[in-house]
Amino acid sequence: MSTIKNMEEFARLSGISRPTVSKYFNDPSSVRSSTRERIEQALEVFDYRPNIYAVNQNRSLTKNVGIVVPYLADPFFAEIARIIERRSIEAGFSPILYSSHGEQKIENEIMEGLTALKPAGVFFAPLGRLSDRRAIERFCRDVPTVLFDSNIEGMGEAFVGSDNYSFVQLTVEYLGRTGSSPCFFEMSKPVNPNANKRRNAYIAIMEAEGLEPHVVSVEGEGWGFEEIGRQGAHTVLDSQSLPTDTVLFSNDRLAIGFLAGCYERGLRVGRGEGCALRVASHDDHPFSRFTCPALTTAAHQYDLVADKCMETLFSMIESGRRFSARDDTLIPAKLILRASA
Amino acid sequence: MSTIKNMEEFARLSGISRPTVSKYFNDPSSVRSSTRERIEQALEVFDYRPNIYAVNQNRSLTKNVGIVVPYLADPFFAEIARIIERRSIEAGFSPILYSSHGEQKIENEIMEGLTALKPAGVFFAPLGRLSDRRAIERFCRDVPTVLFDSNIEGMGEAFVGSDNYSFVQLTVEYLGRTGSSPCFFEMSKPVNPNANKRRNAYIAIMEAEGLEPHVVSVEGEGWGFEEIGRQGAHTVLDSQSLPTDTVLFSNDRLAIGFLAGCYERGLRVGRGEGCALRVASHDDHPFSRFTCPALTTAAHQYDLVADKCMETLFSMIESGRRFSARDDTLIPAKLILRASA
DNA sequence: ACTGAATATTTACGCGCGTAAATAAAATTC
DNA sequence: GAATTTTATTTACGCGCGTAAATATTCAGT
Repeated sequence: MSTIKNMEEFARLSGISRPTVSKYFNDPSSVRSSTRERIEQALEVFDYRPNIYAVNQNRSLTKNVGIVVPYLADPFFAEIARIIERRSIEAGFSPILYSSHGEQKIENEIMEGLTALKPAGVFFAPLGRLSDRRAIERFCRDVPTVLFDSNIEGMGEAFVGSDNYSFVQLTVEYLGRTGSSPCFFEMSKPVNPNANKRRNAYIAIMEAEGLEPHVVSVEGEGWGFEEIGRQGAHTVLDSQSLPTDTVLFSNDRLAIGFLAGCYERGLRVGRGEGCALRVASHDDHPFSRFTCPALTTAAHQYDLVADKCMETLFSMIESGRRFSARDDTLIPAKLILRASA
Repeated sequence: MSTIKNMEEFARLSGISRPTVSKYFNDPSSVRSSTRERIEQALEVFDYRPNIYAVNQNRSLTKNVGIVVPYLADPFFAEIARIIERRSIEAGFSPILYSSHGEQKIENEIMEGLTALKPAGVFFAPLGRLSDRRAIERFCRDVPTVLFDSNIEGMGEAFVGSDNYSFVQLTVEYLGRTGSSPCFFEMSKPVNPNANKRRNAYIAIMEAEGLEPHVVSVEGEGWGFEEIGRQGAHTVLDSQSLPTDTVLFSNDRLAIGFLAGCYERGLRVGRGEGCALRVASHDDHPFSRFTCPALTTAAHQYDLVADKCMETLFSMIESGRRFSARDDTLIPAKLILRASA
């Protein structure tokens, strides 16, 4: 009944030597079936499990993976982290999740802790603009790392991200085909490099079509995107500075705020009768189907991103260590049509 | 330039004995100022940090705290976890965050890992109905634990949660004072014990006022509350089974979905002219101010909850171990008036 | 029952660090 | 400058476990 505290004690109680017990936990099939049964019987009586951290200290290859996201309170990251976490568990790994909370200092501390843990690999979505490049470089030297979401050139063994051009192409094409072409709404100081890529893609796509791009850039910094979008709505609608009746947002969270702003002003959004504006966006944020109206958006293929992350890291782990060349994968978007455009 | 891998090496390179270096990291003020300077100089050159997990293995009192929430993709938990995490860092602890993803198996694995880590303490929001009581009981015996959000009688050293009665009282009182009294909207199989407490509080408060309580219970299970709320809206509005024009929701996520459903039907919600329904709710979910209309709700005092959690655990850690009696704290709500009611 | 192969046990060391005791060196006191 | 106090070094052990080498035991096949 009393809790067993180490393998020594468990081995004694189950009448088997400690090294054999150790072998069992490493790979149950590596011991004779009769001893395996004896161990498993004892396991049910005493329910002992080896201490993960002591195990990792001595093993070269551990079964832990780290997951680092820049801001977990953002449901987008919560969602992608959730999927990667589940996939890791299914693959027999023990994931540990960290959030940088938008701060460089915390991101650095996470990397330190993770280095000490000696994980088999790390899925790392860096802060981006705010990241400490030197720290990340050192970290990636010590730990096999797959970057995701936000790329940092040349770091890590691979990058799995979104094909921002595809995201914007889908939405711009759709909006142009079904009405007037959109202006592009963004915040002036985006934290994430994807924002810049999307703006540039928008400009390139519009120009390729022979259309004039209009970028609407509102004030705002930090991670409170919705409020920035809401205030932006009032600003641009007060000043009537919106160049078109169709607005494409850099990301859903801005659009969610913008829609709230429009509702406050009694402005109808959508593609139906009596609608003053059409609104579309990017990310397929978990809440974008519950906005009013529901948001037309270019969706991340969460599953594909997560799968590719896992696949990349695992092929790295199994087939002798690091990659020779950095392996970049960009996953295209899927257009989700809803009521907002 | 090359990375130092252990304290031995660092001690040699900085010309100081390892035990002294160890003392320094335990408490920099415990060594003579001249040696402290020498260590700190060497630190800048070699930037070495002790391995956290090796440290924890040997120390009785560690500086790590665990945070466990049932479902991190729920922004409510993301938010409360974020605040507790930040507070812990400010207090000099290293928090590690875990999400059970709504599954008992994962919750149990988290507890195992946490036991091995020997944290100074754990802030634990259990799954509730789905928790493995025996596993939690054993965990709480091994690790100083403060339960939060969801109470499990008799477990852990303390519980910090919401005063559900206060939540419901605020909303029911407000709605009754400014219009008709509400019916109570909930899902039939709530995962969280707070839901039951809120329903019972609603019934008790209505009856105390001599009013007849109406509970509207919609089908639905799991963590997809918004969708349950949205479908619930269509169901009850189709069948015209809503007993009142004022609806109080068990929690904001249900209300968010319900509002989306109302919008889809062109039904205006709010307290103004031409509004068919008033809607209010509980939790002050991070998104509740961006719904259409913005949601009137009883807010958690996140800061107070986090502060109380920290305070409780720290007084436990400092003042010789465990509490004699279990210390329950219920934090009252704050009414947030917005456009929906 | 005998032989060779497969598996277990014993013994011993290492991981990166905390920590205690005995000893040596440095700083403080008068 | 000698005696006393403070701090550092040396040495050694422990944490919970992986792992290697030598030895002992068990198993399968004939």
